[in-house]
Amino acid sequence: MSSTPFRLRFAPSPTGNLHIGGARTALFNWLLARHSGGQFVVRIEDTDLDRSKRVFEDAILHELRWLGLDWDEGPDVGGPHAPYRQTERLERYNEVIQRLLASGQAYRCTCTEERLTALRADQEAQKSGRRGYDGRCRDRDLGPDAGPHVIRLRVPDGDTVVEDLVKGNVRFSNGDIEDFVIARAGSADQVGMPMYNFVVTCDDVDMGITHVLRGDEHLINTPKQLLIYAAMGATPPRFGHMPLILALDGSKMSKRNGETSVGAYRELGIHPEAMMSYLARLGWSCGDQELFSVEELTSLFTTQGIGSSPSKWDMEKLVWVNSQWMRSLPADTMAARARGFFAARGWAEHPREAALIACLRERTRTLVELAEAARVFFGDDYPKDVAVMAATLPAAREILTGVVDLLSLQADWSEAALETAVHGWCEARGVKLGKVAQPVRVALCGQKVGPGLYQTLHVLGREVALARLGAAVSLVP
RNA sequence: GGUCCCAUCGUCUAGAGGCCUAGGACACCGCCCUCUCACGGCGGCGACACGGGUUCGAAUCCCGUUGGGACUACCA
Repeated sequence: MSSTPFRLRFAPSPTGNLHIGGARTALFNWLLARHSGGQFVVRIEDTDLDRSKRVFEDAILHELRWLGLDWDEGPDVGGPHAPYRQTERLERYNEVIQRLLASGQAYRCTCTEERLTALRADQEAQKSGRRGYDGRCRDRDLGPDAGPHVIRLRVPDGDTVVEDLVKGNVRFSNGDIEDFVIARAGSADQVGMPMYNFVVTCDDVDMGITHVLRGDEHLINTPKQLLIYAAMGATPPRFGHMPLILALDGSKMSKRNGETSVGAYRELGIHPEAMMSYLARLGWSCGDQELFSVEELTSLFTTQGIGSSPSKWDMEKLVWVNSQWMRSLPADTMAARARGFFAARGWAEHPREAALIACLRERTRTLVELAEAARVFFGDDYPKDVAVMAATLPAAREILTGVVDLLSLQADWSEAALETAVHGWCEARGVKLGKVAQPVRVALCGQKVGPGLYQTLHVLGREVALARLGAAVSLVP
């Protein structure tokens, strides 16, 4: 445990579902907060009025909870720094902007979009490399009645150094940073909606955020934010920029090369514990350990373990990680989750559902695989062309009729009793179990793979098993 | 174009100058276990992008090249 509790946040913009990259960002921030015994805050960055939707906010929060994260402060739980939606914090932003305007650290700019576009085209044509606002309004000292205007930050000369927790010191020359816009043009004399770089630092100051872990794509934003901290006279938090997650082929993750939303993986039957463990290992490591419980993660997670090169999303590995949880989760947890996937397929509670899940969970890797493997145990939905399959197995008819005779006299349908009975029968005839199990399995389920023979018989139940066996016998030539 | 980041097996990664004839995991291929499947066990394949330095010694430090990537909005 670190000595001082940190305050971290996850600040999604509600413009879509929670995707993999966002989930990892949230996870790392949450882990560092919990590791330090500090707080984790969720804040909604909805200053893009056109794209922000409340349904996305709800969905994102839902997925975060599913993943196993919780927060001490947030839009739905409140907290000492409420509100936690940026559109509800406009007054505060305006206050700060007025202060920056008054001190001359920010200024009004009436340059039109047309002029800016022309400026950009011109810079492009000159191939000079230098791009950005030319500072035309910088010293015009425009007042509030200047007409439609944006607010720009007056970027001073000098260098800005980001002391990054994962990249080390990264130096930027302020000369490369234009006087960027911190607030859009508003109507009349009103200041418009403030912009990302500004609100984010304003909120981080107000909310006492001490550490910020975010994607590499923000490293370039950091000097701008540092400049805003300086203008506000505030102490910046520690930043850490983590490498991006790419698709397996090295391109940016998109629907083209796999699912990008957390929800999609939930629907694929991935356990939240597995998702968390896998996500943690993407860009972070702790020696050779591959699998981590939440407890292990919160106690082991430090920024030192964060790597510096981008990683690729590997579904195969995720599925393997998931298979480990398929085998280790508590029975009641597994039962509840499996039930959800069964219900989705319209299957009512199975009379021996616990036993069914127990024997399938260790031979499948996802809940979807488990559900599909369970299909033959629900109702009468199994391949009926047993004759064809059984016929491919030597001495099928003789064995099947023998087993039907044996089992129709069998009253105790427990696994152990079935084992004793079948085992004894095999021994008495000097037949190997292998010769018996396959034809019977095929007769029972219409397929050559599945749980052990006794498990299969037991889970199916005496009535169903005998019926299927009987039906199979009549089909075998 | 400019600014910035990155570079170890196909993939995730260990490695913070000698412990490295580079370790683990996924995937793949054998063998073993076994009533099938799966699990498990054992083994195999497989990488320090390239070129210069620094050093007695470099995967590790420095420079360059190449190759990826991010950003370059009145998006976040």
